[in-house]
Amino acid sequence: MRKELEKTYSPKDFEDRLYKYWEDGGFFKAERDMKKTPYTIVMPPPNITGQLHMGHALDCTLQDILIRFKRMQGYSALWLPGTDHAALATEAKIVAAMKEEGVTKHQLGRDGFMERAWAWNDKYGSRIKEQQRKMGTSCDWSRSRFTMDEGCSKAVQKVFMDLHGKGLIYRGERIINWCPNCRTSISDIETEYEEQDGFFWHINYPIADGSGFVEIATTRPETLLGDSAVAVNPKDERYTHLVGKMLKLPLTDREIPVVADEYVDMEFGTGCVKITPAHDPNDFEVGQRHGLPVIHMMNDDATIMDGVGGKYAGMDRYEARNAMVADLEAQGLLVKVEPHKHNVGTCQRCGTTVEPTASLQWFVKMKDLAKPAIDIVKSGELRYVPKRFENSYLFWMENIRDWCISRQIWWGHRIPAFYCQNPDCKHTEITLDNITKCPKCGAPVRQDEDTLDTWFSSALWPFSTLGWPEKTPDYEYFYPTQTLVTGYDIITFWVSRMIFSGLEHTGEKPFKDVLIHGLVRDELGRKMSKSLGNGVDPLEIIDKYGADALRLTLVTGNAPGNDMRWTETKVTNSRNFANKLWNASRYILMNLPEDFESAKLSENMPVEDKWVLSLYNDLVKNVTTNLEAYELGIAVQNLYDFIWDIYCDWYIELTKPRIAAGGETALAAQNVLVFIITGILKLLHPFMPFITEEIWQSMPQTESESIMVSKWCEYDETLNFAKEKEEFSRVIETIRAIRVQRNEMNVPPSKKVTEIVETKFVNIFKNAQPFFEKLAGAGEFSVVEKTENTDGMITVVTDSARVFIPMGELVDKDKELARLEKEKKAVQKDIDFLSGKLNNQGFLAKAPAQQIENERAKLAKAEEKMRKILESLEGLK
RNA sequence: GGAAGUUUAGCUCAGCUGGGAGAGCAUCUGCCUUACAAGCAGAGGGUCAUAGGUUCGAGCCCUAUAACUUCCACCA
Repeated sequence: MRKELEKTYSPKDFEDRLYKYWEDGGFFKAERDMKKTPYTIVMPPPNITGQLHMGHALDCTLQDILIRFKRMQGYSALWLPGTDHAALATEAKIVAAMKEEGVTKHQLGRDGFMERAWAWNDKYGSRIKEQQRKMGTSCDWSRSRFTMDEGCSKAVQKVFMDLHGKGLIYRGERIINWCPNCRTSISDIETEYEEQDGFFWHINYPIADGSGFVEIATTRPETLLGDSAVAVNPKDERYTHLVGKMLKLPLTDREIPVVADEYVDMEFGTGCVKITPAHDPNDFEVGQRHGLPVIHMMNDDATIMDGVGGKYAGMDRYEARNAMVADLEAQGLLVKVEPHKHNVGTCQRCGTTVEPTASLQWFVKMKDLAKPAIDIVKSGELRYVPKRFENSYLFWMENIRDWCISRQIWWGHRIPAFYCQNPDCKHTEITLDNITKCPKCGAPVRQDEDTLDTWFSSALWPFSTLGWPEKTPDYEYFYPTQTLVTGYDIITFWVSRMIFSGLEHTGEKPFKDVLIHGLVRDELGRKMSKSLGNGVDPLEIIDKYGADALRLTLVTGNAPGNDMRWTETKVTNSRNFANKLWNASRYILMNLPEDFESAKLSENMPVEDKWVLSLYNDLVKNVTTNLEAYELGIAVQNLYDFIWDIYCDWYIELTKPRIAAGGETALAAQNVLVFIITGILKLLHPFMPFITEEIWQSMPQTESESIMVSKWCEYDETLNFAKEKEEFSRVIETIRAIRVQRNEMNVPPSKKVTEIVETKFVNIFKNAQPFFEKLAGAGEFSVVEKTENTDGMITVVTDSARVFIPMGELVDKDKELARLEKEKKAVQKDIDFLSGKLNNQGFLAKAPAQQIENERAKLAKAEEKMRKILESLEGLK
């Protein structure tokens, strides 16, 4: 006894149940099957601070579609999930939570803090996985990884050692972006620039010999305390005489030199630039070129230092700015203040204005690593979908700067560097052992307090998760992976770093294709964000409409790399589609004989069966090729159109008379109905896994218990009935034309009318009588080759037939004439257009033969239709 | 400053290598036709941003312009 489908589509009733069935049944688990080809996707690991948001939902949906598709195609499909420790983001959240309790990091100490952080991970690390389950994600949970688990940590350490051994990791004093609030360095790409209204302060620096002043312009007067020179352009004749002279640095008792450097833009400001190597990246470089001292003048919380700070020591940077400007003004050294818009770097995490600071940090030397990562994309061996994202990737890679990887936080992978405390030795040992004594002199050592940038570990994700650096069976079988799916917002952060890391450490590209998707925006096109409060919670949507409807919404009408706007009507539409499929299936099952085992196509099918099978066969081909080309939006559109328009609105309706008749003819139709719905369910399964599984399990089929492991449909040449496809479209076209007329004349669908079809395709139309009765409201119905008396009838013209409908008094001869004249005009336009084209010598000479053939066929049809219209006009007159 | 994207029906967006413009929603008309009113049958609605060009043929390719968006760089 088959399970009956419930009357209304109610996803809540089965989604959770089916997920549990899949998970318990081990359907997500990937096997290393040597007879199969592996297909691997590593999931971008969500942060352990995370809640599932629409971005995740989209990401998840796309990956799940691909993995389910490939699994059904017979690949050994592994989708490997996991979570990211998200160093700074997580630490900031934990610190904020601690603040509520009145506890600080430093009160807890490193070990105490780490204990809390791990507890946090236990608590929140699994939350997002539960949410992903609601989406229907078919990933292999048994292989789930965490960026700070033992294996990933081992990979991180190994990479650090290797890169250091090759001289690609170094420690040095460089300008980095310092967040005075998070009190850590952040990388260039973690710094966001925003335009702010500021000022340009023009300040006179007195020349030491008393011969005058040099006027400099600055947006940051407080850094004056760290100045070690003033620079001018060597070509700037206004200042040539000053180069080499000493200036009195205001507010201090120091003297600084005037240097000449190309960096200075003569056109900008006064042409004189104060040089503060410790607090500006360009100044730092100028300072290096001229051997200028790096004078630190700010603490790590952006207050002014003791010592160099003089009377300003202890003040916040902005407080100091005001005080210093006031003092300069009092001394008559402030020339003028101009309003000035400029870009200010802010911390991506907390929004605080960053302080560029010269600081001792660890860096990865990027140039050599970038080279192969550039080549592999340029050569096309690794490709982005869509291709345009290769541009920004390559631009970034080609202009890459060294990567600051040390962070002054605790939650992360600690840097394995040990510094000898003996001032005479000062040896730095890089080792994975927990040493306490200097291997050189035996003095005590101190481990670096810093941890690594969170992206350092995510860069290794495609291979560290598979067991690297060990040559594990999983690594051997599943690596390199095939497709990486992610948003364009983290191409530089993550994708690019995985590419050069994969090439460097495994000698292989980590993946073949990068499928880039856009952002899900709100109804007004704004980014969804916490601060705006415009985010839509995927879980609420699932609760209301089901995961399938959410998934369908996220792929419908979406092209790779493009953003989409979220509107709830799109979800209701998806839900309506699910309902349509549900009811169609229910209807088919409802009428099926109890002993129906599985669909078998017979030899002698009527034309409408061959017609629908041909279209279905085309669908199989289109969906498959579009999925393979990552055109998921088009693939799902193909399915939507076929299921709704062809299968439900036409084919099911066409078979109703046969089903009602019962017997052999009914059974034949039912075989086709089941055959196609079975295929549809498979094709749709990657997109809408739950509903398709639920229906599948009620279907009479013997293939597999779960649709997840059923075999993907293949294009079948024997189902391609070109002749029947063409013939039956004549019937459909004619039914449509009758409907239009009936509609225009306000004839209700229930009203039966007499229809006389005049056509040379007598047999086709005779066989179609039940369809005209059912779908075109035919009462009496006849098919003839030639009609004589057509008085009191309206005429419906197609290129296949003229249909006469006696309407008695309803027929207004003049109106009928006018209508036919109008149609004649329209058809004439077609004929003119087509024959114009076919008389064009250029077209005949250069267009492909197939194209010319198409146009000829169209013209023949139009001319046929014209003949019929003219005949009718003649008759009316 | 550099780069990319977008501009198609009232709204949201598709349109694959160039061959007479599509969907959903909204609007209008008529229908409770025994799977589905979360439905059925129809209709109206577009100089495909603008101007040139290539081509037998351009929404699609090239050039320029405009508006919006995004990424990268960070001249004090």
